[in-house]
Formats: sequence, C-alpha cells, structure tokens
Amino acid sequence: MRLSSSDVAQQDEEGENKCLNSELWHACAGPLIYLPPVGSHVVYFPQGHSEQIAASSKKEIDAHNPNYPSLSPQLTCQLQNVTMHVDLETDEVYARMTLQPLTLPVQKDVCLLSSELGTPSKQPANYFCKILTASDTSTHGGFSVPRRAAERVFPSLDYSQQPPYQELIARDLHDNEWKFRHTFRGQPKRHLLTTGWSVFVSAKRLVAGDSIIFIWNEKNQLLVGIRRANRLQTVMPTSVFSSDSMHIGLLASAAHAAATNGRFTVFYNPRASPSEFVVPLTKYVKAVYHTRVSVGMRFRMLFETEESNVRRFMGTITGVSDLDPVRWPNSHWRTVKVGWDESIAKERQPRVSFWEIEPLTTFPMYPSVSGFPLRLKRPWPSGLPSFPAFKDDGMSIN
Amino acid sequence: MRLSSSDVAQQDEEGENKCLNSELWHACAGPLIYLPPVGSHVVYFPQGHSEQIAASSKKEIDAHNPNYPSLSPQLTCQLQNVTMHVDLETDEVYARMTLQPLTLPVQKDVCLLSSELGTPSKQPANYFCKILTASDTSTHGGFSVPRRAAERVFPSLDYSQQPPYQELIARDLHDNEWKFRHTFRGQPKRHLLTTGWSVFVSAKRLVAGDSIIFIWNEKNQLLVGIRRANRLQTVMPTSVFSSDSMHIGLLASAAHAAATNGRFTVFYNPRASPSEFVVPLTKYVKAVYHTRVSVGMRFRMLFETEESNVRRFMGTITGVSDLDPVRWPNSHWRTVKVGWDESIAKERQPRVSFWEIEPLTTFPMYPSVSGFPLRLKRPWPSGLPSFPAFKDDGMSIN
DNA sequence: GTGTCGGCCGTCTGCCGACAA
DNA sequence: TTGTCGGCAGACGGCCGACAC
Repeated sequence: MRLSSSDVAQQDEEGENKCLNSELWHACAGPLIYLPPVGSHVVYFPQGHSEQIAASSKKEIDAHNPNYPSLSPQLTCQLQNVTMHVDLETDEVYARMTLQPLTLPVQKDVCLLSSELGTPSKQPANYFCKILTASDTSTHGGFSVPRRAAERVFPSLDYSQQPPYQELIARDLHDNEWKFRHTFRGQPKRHLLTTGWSVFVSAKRLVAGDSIIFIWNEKNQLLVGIRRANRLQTVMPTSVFSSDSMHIGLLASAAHAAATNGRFTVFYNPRASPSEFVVPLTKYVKAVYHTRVSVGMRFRMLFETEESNVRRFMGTITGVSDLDPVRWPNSHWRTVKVGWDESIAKERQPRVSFWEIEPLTTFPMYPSVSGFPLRLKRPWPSGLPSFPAFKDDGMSIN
Repeated sequence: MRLSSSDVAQQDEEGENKCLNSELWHACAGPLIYLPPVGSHVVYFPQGHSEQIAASSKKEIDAHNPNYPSLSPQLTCQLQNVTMHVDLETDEVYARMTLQPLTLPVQKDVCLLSSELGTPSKQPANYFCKILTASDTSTHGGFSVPRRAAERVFPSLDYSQQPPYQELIARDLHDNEWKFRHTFRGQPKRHLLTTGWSVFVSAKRLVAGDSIIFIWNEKNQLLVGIRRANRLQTVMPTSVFSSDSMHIGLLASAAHAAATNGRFTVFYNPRASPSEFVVPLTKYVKAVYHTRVSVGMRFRMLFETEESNVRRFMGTITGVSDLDPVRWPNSHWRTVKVGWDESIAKERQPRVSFWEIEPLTTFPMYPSVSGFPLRLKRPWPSGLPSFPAFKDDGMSIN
C-alpha cells in the first residue's frame, strides 16, 4: 500500500487550506502529469526548475547568472509533501512540493524493489475535453457539445419533452458552482449549453482555442475545468521581482537546504513548460543506470494530443551530451539529442532526458560489454547520483 | 549638472525597450516617489526589499527563512542604471535599478557636498487626479469631471455651441491612444466625458475607488494614467515560484554581488508597499549621522493624500530599536518607533526610518554632547554604513 | 458643484433553426 | 456530426436632464 499524493490535494486560498478535487486537477494538468507519492524518493533538477522559471517569465537565463558550484545538478530528495493548487486568477494548476535532500547513499538496488516507476496518472473515466471554437466563445450563441461526449458524460435527457432540456450544475477547482442549461435541439439535433454558458466564458476569460473539460465522477458530480491554449498568460508580473533574482533564488534555496540538511519548497506548473524537474528516483535510476542507450538507437516517447489524449512519437537518438557543459556539467538533464520521425514533430524538443524515452531494444538490468555500453561505476561517489552517461566525446567525466 | 533618471525612462515590452513618459510615470507613482539619479550613491536595504516582496505576495516572511550573515543590512551602492516601467496587464508602475555595491570606504563629508538629498520629484503642473465614484465606473453613464480640474487641464470648450463639446485624445504609459468626448451640459451644467469613457473603464478594469490622472504637458499633449485603490491585485501568481525562494533570491542576489564585486538588479514598485529600500546616500548619511534624534522628540513626516497631494502628519518618537534584532541586527531600517498625533493616522506605520522623518528641533551637522546624542564612530569600520543608532537598551551593539 | 437616478433610445446579447462542410 | 450564419426579441449600454446633498 502506498501513500498517494492524491489524498493530500489542497489549495491555498486566503491563507486557508481547502481540499481540492484531485481528479479534476489531474484532468486539467493533462494525462502525462504524474505527482510522486509523499514519502517517496525523487531526483530534483535545479536546471529543469530554472527552465520552468525562464519559460514562465519569457526570459532567457542570463549568461552572467551565477552558477552554484556547491549545488549538484541532480539532488536526491525525499518528497515530504505534495499539494495541488489552482491559481485564483488564471485557473492554472500547479503543485507545491517540499523536498528534503538526502545525504545518505541511496542503494539503487533497493530502489528498484519499489514498484513506483512514475507511471502517468489515470485520467477520469467519464470525461471529455473540447477545444473551444469561435462560435463557442462568441457572444452570439452557446456551446456546442460533441454528441458522444454529451451522451457519455452528462445525465441523459428526458427526450419526451420538446425540446428536451435539463439544468446542469458543475463545480470547478475553486469549488464554485456553474449552472448551464443543457438542451438538445436544432435541425439536425445537437447538444447545446445555452443559458449560463456566456457567464462562464467571460468569467474564465476563455477564448477560441482554449479547452474545456467536463467530468462525471463516481459520486455523480459534474466537474468543470479549463485549459488555456495561450501560454503567454503565464507571464510573470515583473513589477516586483527580477527574473535574475528568481533564478538565483531557486538555486540558493536548494543549495541552502542541501548544505544545512533542511527542506526546501518548489512549485511545479505542469502546463507552463514541459519541464518535469522532480522525477521519481526509481524511474531515474532505471533509465540512467539500467537501460542501455546509444547513438542511433530508436525509441518511442509519449506526448499529449490536443484533445488531451496520449500519443507515441518515434525518434532516433542522435547524440548524448551535456546540455550546458559550463554551468551544469555532469547533469543528466536533457542529455539525449534526438531526431523525430514525423516532420510535424520537429517542433518538439530536440533534447530529452533518459527517463522520458522508451528505447525500442531494451536490455533489462546491467549493461553488457557490446555495443555502446554505459560505463557503470560503483559504489557511487556520493549519495547524489552523478554518474555521467555516455557522452558524444566518449569521455566519462566524473 | 546632474544626470537625471528621468532621462532614461524606458519600458520592457516584448523584449524591446521603448521610451516611456517620465512625467506620467511620476504622476502615477505619486508625489513622494523619488528615483535617485544614475551614477549617484545610494543605500540598499535588503530588509526593506524583503518587505516589499512580502507585501506583494501577501505572505509573512517565514521565520525559518535563512539569514545571510555575510549580507550587510545596508549596502552602499552606486546606482548604475534606473529605468521606469509599467506592467502591461495592470498598469502598475515600477522601476528597475541596477546596483553596484561599493567596497571602498565612503567619505560622508564628501557625500554631504552633493546637493542631492532625495527631495520628492515635482509633480506635473497641469494635472488632476480624481477618485472614481460608483457613477463614474457604472455602465449607466460617463465620467463627471471636477469643474476646476476640467478648466485647468483640458482645452477650453467653444461655449458658443449648445451644448459645447470636443474630442479629447489622451495617451497612456503604453503610448496607447484613448478618445473621449468631452462635453458641458446638464442642469446645473457640468463637465462630462461620455463616448469613449466606458471603453477605457472596461479596458483598464477600473472600479469605484480607483483613481484617474489627466495631465496636460508642455507639449500640449493630454496624458492619462490610472492608480488602483485595491492593492490586492498586486498578488503574485505563486503558480511557478514560492515566496520563500523569492526572499532567498533577493538576499542571495545581493550577497553574491557584494561578494564578487558584481552588479545586481532590483525592482521597485512604489505603490505595492511603502518600502523605499533604495535611499540616496546623502539623505541617509544626513539623517543617521548628522541629525540628533532622541526619544520624545517631535517630528513631521510627509504622506500622500487620497487626491495625490502631500500632507504633513505630526508625531512623537517613542523609541529607537532594531526592527528585527535576530535576522537584521544593526540595521537602520525602521528603527524609529513613533506615535501619531491624529487618531486617523494611527493606522500608519508604527515604525519609520530616520530619513523619512523631519525632526522639529534639528541641530545641523555633528551631534553635541547634550540630550540623547547619537554616538558617532569614525572612521567607519567598513565601506558599508553599519553604525547602530541609539537603541532602547542604550547599548551600542556594533 | 457633483453624485445618483428615472427616462428613453439604440446596440448588442443570446436563443432559434437553416444550411453547409 | 457540428461550425457558422441570419433572424428576432429582450436586456443592457449609454446619453439626457432632474433632483438632492
């Protein structure tokens, strides 16, 4: 039995902690987002964290940013707490994690005994996600519900009425109630949300391209969430705090905790940027130390589709090297350079991390001596995993 | 001739620096806000900076926040750059300052030769500021212009028409144009802004209690600015960055710059909180080292009124002590405990800094031996002013 | 001198099926 | 199956002077 982070879904609102619907949070976060359970061991990547801050503040990481030589590029931590949150203004979902750096050496074999490998969380059974059209968000009319979605997720209408209609009451992540008149009319017949819809659109400031999510849960409650297409609204107000200071802040925060054996807190916004900078230790160890990866190798990787589904994209590993050899040497963050099969996928990130991909030819457990093996040192030099992967230059740096 | 910071008014917009109207910026910032000139020497208070972050993020400074023993509570710096900015979303004004910590001892006598004592910037001559009423912001009608304000600031109407009217075009800090129909009608006659007003109100999201500013400048241009009453909108989106990390970030940023003789950047939002944490060195030196202050002494202090005017409030010094003896010993930030004469003023801060007040009995230059003199050490122990003022317990800590 | 209201028009919101992709 | 449109009715925006404080 494991302690699930889903049980501690909470949010800050006026300083008060209220319970927040975990199912809805995950639906808004997307099918690939996974929050490690409380108490589990994770690897924290300050480099990835920095990426998220940079993406959120739309600023490049300044070259003159100080590097913290004392701060390891990957920090093994125990996840002491995870809470789910939602921004009051924008409805962005995010998680708050409290991390306790570990100083004792971690046995990788012990880690592998855990069944926790960071599989993505299951999405709700009865739900749908629709990208809003111009007609949906226009003041001229209501919301056109896709037929199969309406019949699966909404309570069935009394079709003896002409036209049939019902009042739907849906709750959002703030536990606000939204009322919608649901009807089935027109020629040809279609499901529509009319009265109440425009209030929702204007209150949430939805525009065409944004998405709406409806969930019918096990308690027969209707939940509603949104997902914005436009990531630009994630812009930080720089009116009080410089981007530089933020970068320094996260580094100093982690370094201070590691040095003093204290805890530190990070915020993870899964939709602000694809930077999963807190990774389950077992997932990390398996990918980095127990999976053979070499240049030219074919792999699959999961991506989220526009309709909130999961799709596999194929690619080839074209190189393995440090993303930032100067500031973050010996990091495992995005060390894998890849090429994607589909030209549409070219816009996807040209660099991924070992644990994000699924090699098509896997040799489980320890690497062999043939091919392009990873060199494995043991025991680890410290409690922090810092074993360098196979690099382009063929050198083992550590 | 001094280099004024007004000459380098700029803003970041999509990464591009554009010129920003300094006169309008100062009108929005308020009559008491003063930006030291580029090249001048200032004192930076990380403690005050921290206060601003705390106020903006509506969070207390956590007790377990690390203190940076290596970071002086007041840092003498050269102001290398000042730029004025305005938030794209909220129209909040703020300044970005680049500070270069000084390691050489600063001669206080030299400083006093400078005429720069941080006097508040002059407000524009032809301007008015009105707090919006419920009728002003309601969709039911337009904006009622105070008569004397309209006659002083707006071009005079052609009263031969019935009713007289004209088209006003005003520019905001983003250099956007706003058109207003200005007319003079009703019984009794009054000045009104009708067509165009509601667009402005909804675009700026103005509510009753917010203020609007109109300026008629020397180039015969009409400028318009806003000031929000509700400080709550300054809330930081915590969806990507923890308040703790921000506090650590600003401390680490300053400490790193001081240690490596590098520069650091701060953002100063004059309306987010009354925390002027970058003070002209001469103003600081004069107040702390050349003005006799003692318990029981009467003083005056400037405050901003609701209508953007300046008013003096009277008070009595009730004590002098460290605001935070644990984390910030020997700081001069808000060391003066005060009582205010008017009960209305009781809500004002119970603690101020030496340079904010104007003692009614001043002995210029060096302190005498009578009364409650400040003890003056010389030379200073370091280049950073850290001389403790007279404390409640009568002990000189340094 | 100015904040709010009732009166009155005009525009826009928002519900409807038609039609086409 | 569903996105967009024309048509239409009612709600609200927005301009006016009347009052009162």
